[in-house]
Amino acid sequence: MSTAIETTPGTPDQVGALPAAVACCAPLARTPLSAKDAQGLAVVLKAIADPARLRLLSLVAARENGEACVCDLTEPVGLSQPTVSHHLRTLADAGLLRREKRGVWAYYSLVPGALDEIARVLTTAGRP
Amino acid sequence: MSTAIETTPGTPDQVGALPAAVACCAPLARTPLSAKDAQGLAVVLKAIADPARLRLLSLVAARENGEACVCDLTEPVGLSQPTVSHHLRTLADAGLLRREKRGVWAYYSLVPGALDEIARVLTTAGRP
DNA sequence: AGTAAACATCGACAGACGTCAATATCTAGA
DNA sequence: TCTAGATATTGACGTCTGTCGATGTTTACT
Repeated sequence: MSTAIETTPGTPDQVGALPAAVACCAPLARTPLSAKDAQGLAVVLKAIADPARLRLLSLVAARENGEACVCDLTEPVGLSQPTVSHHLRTLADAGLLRREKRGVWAYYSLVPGALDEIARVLTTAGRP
Repeated sequence: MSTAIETTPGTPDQVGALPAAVACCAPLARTPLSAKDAQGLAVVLKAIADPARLRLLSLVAARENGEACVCDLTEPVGLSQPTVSHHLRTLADAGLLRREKRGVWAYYSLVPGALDEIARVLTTAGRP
């Protein structure tokens, strides 16, 4: 009851929550992370630091059209529907997945560049 | 009492624990992760999915000589010495940091390529 | 030997997390 | 309007995790 954000039907809604900025800072090994940046990065990393969510991300990404509905994912990962739904929400809240509702189905797809942003921060540019 | 692994003094010891293979698999977005690969990747990602540990990694990496002792790190992150020591052990167990004891000091440094391996798996090669 | 310093380990505690069954909400079609 | 199906939310549960203070261990120096 009383969800803050009202989503007008037809609008591709971004799940009513914090997009938890994936982009943040210079590569880890370049300069010491500020406490704030570390906190933000950790939120996103926590989102992908789970076997189930990693597989969900992978399953979605590896699709032909780059999207999948919950019903497609529930069986491959071997978890209950509520659990899968919960994980997808976590990933969407972290800004890694986008959600689009079409009819009865909810289609999830990668947010372009999100995973690459994380990769960029982790890459040790010059340091051996 | 009776630690399994005996470290001969002088030998740069890898901390007596599981190196938790950082390298694992094809990029996430290429092919669906197996349950086993997802599990392994998650272990490593959990290790870096913490603000304190991210800052520790960053502090170590950004050093001139690429190494730092616990005493150098305890103050910048604002945590107790036991806690810092614990985090460093976590990172070393995950195969991200190497530990070398010299005299009374324990010097930690990045395992070359470890972070880049993670970055590689996360990078979406062809997928937009 | 005795002492001081650096680091690791232990034990404890609060809080966060992953999971499920039950239930609610929404949509399409009859 | 009623029904069936897809997804989201809720409540509960056991487990894992980050943190600390106290204590143990190792090394160097006097």
